[in-house]
Amino acid sequence: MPAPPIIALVDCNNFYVSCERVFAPRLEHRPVIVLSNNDGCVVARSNEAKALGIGMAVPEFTVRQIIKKHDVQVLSSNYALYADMSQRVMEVLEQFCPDLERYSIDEAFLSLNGFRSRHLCEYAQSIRATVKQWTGIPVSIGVADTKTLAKVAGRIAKRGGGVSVITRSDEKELASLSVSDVWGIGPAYARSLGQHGIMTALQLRQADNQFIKKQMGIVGLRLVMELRGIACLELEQCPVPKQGITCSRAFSRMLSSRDELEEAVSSYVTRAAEKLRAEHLAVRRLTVFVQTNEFKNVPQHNASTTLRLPMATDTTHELIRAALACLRNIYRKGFEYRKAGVMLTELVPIGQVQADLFDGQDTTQNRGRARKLMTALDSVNARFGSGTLQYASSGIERTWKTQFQKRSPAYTTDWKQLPLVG
DNA sequence: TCTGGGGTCCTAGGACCC
DNA sequence: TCTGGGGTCCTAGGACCC
Repeated sequence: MPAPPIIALVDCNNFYVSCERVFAPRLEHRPVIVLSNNDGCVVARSNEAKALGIGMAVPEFTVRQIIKKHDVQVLSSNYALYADMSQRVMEVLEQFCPDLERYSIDEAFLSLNGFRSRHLCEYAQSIRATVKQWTGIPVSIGVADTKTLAKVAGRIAKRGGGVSVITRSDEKELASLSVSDVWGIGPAYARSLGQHGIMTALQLRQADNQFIKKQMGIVGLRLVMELRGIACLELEQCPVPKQGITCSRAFSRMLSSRDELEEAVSSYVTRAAEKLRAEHLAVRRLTVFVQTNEFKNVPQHNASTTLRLPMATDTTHELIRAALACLRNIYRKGFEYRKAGVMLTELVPIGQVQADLFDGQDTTQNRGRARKLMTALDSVNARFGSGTLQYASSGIERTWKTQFQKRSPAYTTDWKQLPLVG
């Protein structure tokens, strides 16, 4: 019988906070949090901040007392820095194990097939030490037979030691883990399982298949099988093609005029189209949505509309034209809008775009010109900073733009902001 | 009077993830 | 005063067809 596959989950500890600490050692041993766009919600917490009871994803203003009382260090998020640090961590991991799935910005699954079990713990420890030494980022590593069990092991590793290896016969660890801490169990499932007396990961593993299928569908059944050590989720080494691209933001203040919403939507489409071209894709379907403030007792108008384009495109001005048409459809005067967004779906590789049968010679020439313009636009913005060249419809003043009051410098991605020594 | 059933495609909504 | 953003997958139900 072949040995079961062995999966390691490498998870960066408190990733955004750890990135900030690499460049600002004064943040060590102190409570630190990182905030989302517009400094709205807490998206990362140091262990010290967690110990103070600051929850994940809570609005900043709800923990302001704690911040003040304990001198919590507060930072705006700096995604350019985190993406760059993530890349560095992944490159170190690839040196240890080329069979790797980049699962998220701060996590990777590694296939450790072929390692004998008694060496797994040492090997994981050496990965951990090397990542810390070469990048400054602390990681935890969980090792097990399946992805879901490796996630469980990762949870255990974070309790201390940094590495945890569990086997399918281990019951103690599963019994010590709340069902809501299992990968794939969110608040809704945790509640319904709890009502049936299933409180721990071990109880979930022992639950009846039919019951699970009924409560949580096929996804839930797969999850339980994985907890039993039966692999249902493969390591995805080749990045799967993107299904959609979204760009949406809450404004820094409420907007009611159509002109301002048009600026915002234009600039979101511009960003989405840049992502599209970076992936060498074109889009057939575009959705625009607007939202009022759901947290306030004010008149609400949440609406979205979708347009199917006559032909797949990656050209910014074509997409802006389509998006503004959508916006005119859903905009209603007299509401205070808090957020808007653009979603691109039905993506196709740009090389496979079917030429429209009814396209004449003129249109073909226009497409060639548009392609050259987009290439020039992207290279100028890459060279001189994003937003150097932009469409007038995106506005000039843009007082609604997302705010980052406490952002750290782009230490690693901008020469002008390199940290100085001495 | 009698009021099918199965397949496919699409969409909206729910649940989850980081 | 102040509440993120970007994804995935599955399912139920309606429309439509034969």
